[in-house]
Amino acid sequence: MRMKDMVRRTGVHERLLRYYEQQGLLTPQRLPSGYRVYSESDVETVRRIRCLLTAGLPTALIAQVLPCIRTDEDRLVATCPDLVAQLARERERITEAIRELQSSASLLDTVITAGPRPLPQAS
DNA sequence: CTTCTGACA
DNA sequence: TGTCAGCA
Repeated sequence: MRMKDMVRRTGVHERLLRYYEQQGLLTPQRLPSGYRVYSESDVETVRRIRCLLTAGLPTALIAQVLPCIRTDEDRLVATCPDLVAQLARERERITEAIRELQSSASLLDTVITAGPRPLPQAS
């Protein structure tokens, strides 16, 4: 299928499909005309990409993950051992990101709770 | 008319 | 990531 159908099948904007390809996440075949030809597996790949993206993984890592992943019972499962280790590290980064966000939230809370306090006017 | 690449008031 | 231009 070509671009138009792929957009309809995946619900992903044409612009994004090209972007994923630039990032090496998708490699559709090409017609001699240069037109992209997507396969059924590409549709699945896009679903995975969106899943991984919403999980917060950087596109660079997703590029490595895609070839080492399988879909089982509508669940993503790793087929490479080293991949699991790398994802575990990513998981740690997320945990750390949450800590920092909570720190920011707390800081804002103190300011919000204090409420507005005009500076005392100098006489 | 559809898709492609490259670029950015 | 939208969007527009200029091609094929």
